[in-house]
This record gives sequence, C-alpha cells and structure tokens, in this order.
Amino acid sequence: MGRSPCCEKEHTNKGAWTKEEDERLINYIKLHGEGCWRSLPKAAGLLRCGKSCRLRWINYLRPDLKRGNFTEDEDELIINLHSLLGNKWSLIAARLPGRTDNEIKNYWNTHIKRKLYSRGIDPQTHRPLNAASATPATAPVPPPSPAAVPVATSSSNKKINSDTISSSNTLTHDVVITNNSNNSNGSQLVSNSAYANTATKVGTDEDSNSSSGVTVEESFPHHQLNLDLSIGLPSSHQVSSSVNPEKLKAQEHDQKPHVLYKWYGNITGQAVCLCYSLGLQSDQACYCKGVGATATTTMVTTTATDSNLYRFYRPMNI
DNA sequence: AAACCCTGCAACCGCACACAA
DNA sequence: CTTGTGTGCGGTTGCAGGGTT
Repeated sequence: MGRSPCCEKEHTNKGAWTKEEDERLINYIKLHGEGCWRSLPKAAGLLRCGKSCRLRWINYLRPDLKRGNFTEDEDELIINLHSLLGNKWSLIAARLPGRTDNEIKNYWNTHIKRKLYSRGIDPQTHRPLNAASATPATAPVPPPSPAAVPVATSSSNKKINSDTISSSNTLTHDVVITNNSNNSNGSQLVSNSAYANTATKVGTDEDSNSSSGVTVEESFPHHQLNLDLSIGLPSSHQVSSSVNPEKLKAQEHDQKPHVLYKWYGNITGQAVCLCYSLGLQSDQACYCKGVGATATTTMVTTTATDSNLYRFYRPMNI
C-alpha cells in the first residue's frame, strides 16, 4: 500500500530548530494543545514537517521534561526495565517521569552500555559477557538455540502487539512455561528467550532448547533478582505464537490462569498484573486489560529482596 | 594553533499500527 | 474488506563541542 509523504519535503526546513521556531511551536500548542501534527506546522506558521514538530515538542519543548543528568536510581531502573522490556524505549520512558524515549535511548547507547560492559554484562542480553562460551554449571538446562542468540539488526525489534506478545523477541528474563494442570512437573519449559529474533513458539520443543539457563539473578547478582514468567498453558491446547487480547479474553472463559509472573524473594507475594506492577497504563502494554487486575488470568506475584527493586516494582494494593 | 578524533545528543527516516471512511 | 491518514516507535545519522595529539 503506497502512502503519501508526511509532508512536502521541498517546502520544509530540516535540521536544528531555531529559537523562533521553538517559540512558535510552544505558543501554538499552548493555545491549541497537542494533536493533529500534520496540520500543525501550517497552522503555526512553521516550515516544518509535522513529525518534526511532534518530535521537537515531545523530546525537547514539553514543559514537564526533566533536564539534566540521570541519577543512579534512574540508571538502575533503566537497566532493570531494559532487561524486562528490551529496546522498548517508550515503555521504559513511561516509567521515568520527565524522561523521553529518545533521551533514554541515547543515554543507553552512550552511557549504560558502557557501564554494563564494565560490569562484565552484555547490555543486550543482560547476561555475563562470557556466558556465550560458558554454560553455567548450576543450570541444568540446554544451551540456547539460534533463536535465542542476540541479533542486532535494524529491523529485529518490532513493536509489541497483540500478535507478537508471546514472541519474546526482546524479553531477557526467564520464561517458565508450564502446563496449567501440572505446574511443577518435569514437563515445564524454561526459556530464557533473550532477544530471540524470531517468534518463540511457546510451548514447543524448540522453546525448551532455547534456554541458556542464565537468570536475571545471575545478570544482576547484586539485586538478587530472579524473575520468572510462568505461563500456564491450557492442558489440552498448544499455545500458538500468535496471541492477541481478544483470544486471551476468549480463553479466559475456558482456562485460567494462563499467565503467572513471579518474583522470588523475601517478601511474600501479592498478586498483581505485571503491567500494573510496572506502573504501565492499561493501554500501554497491558494485555490483561483489566482482567489481570482481578488476579485470575494474568497475575504477578512481586517480591524482591533489593530495596531499590522493591521500590521500582512495588506491588500495588488491589 | 591546527588537525584530528571521539562523544553525546538532537533530529531524521522508515516502518507499523490504529482507526476512520 | 480495502484503502488512506495520522501517529508513534525504534534505529540511524549528522553535527557540534570537547579532548587529544
């Protein structure tokens, strides 16, 4: 499907914004609010592409932006959120008030990557740098499959959507997939699907081969963190790689629970949706869409020994 | 002082999704 | 169902400024 360009490029300015342009944009948005970015430049008297205006506003001009250096707490939060969400900068930014996705992305690439390398941690996988060559003796699980190997391509990271929510192409934590009727037996699949470039076929044998056995706890020993995503499968169904909220909702009537997220730690768990635990709005990344809040189909038991983590991921009283 | 290198960040680009017609 | 539009996202680029030689 062809589509028209977002603007007439021959009549638009590019590059750095001038003070006057900034003022025009600010004044216009003060008067009319955000939105309708395509028509905004013309209405505001700007020779700019609408996308450019939006970006300038969101990343630089917004009054609620927090300028200045990132704090140590913010650093750690970004690292932890990245280990959970991958390069979903907008989701990470949603947990850092006053910070933009672009800012966090830049900060990640320029500072945190280096910081993690200095800690001996691969910033993409959040595993020890030598993990690829050394299989942990403490983890009696198969080595990672090619699908679990980090692949850094410009197109490897696509948005989380209803069809790829189970793809785990950016999840870096262990995913424990169990049969709902038998959570603790040997048939449970354990997958650390860190940056698997292709969709993880949840509930298949391939999945069981894709585990490195390296937990987040090993990546963050100082946090004593072990996050498992336990996905309970319906006993008589195989879960396909394509799951959308509608399907999940439909399945809700048939089997429950489907997804169990667990923190392991000292604090006795309280069941909340992971999205709520992360503080995400229901429309941001939460596929429970409220059903999870009832702690029936999508549950998170959040505990953490580290005070920072507990602060970041403190369970909500629901 | 000049040339070169490196780093950080603002901005751009292309793609994909949501939604309306 | 198809098509077009608006918007958001993530990856990449280019430039300014500081540091080094």
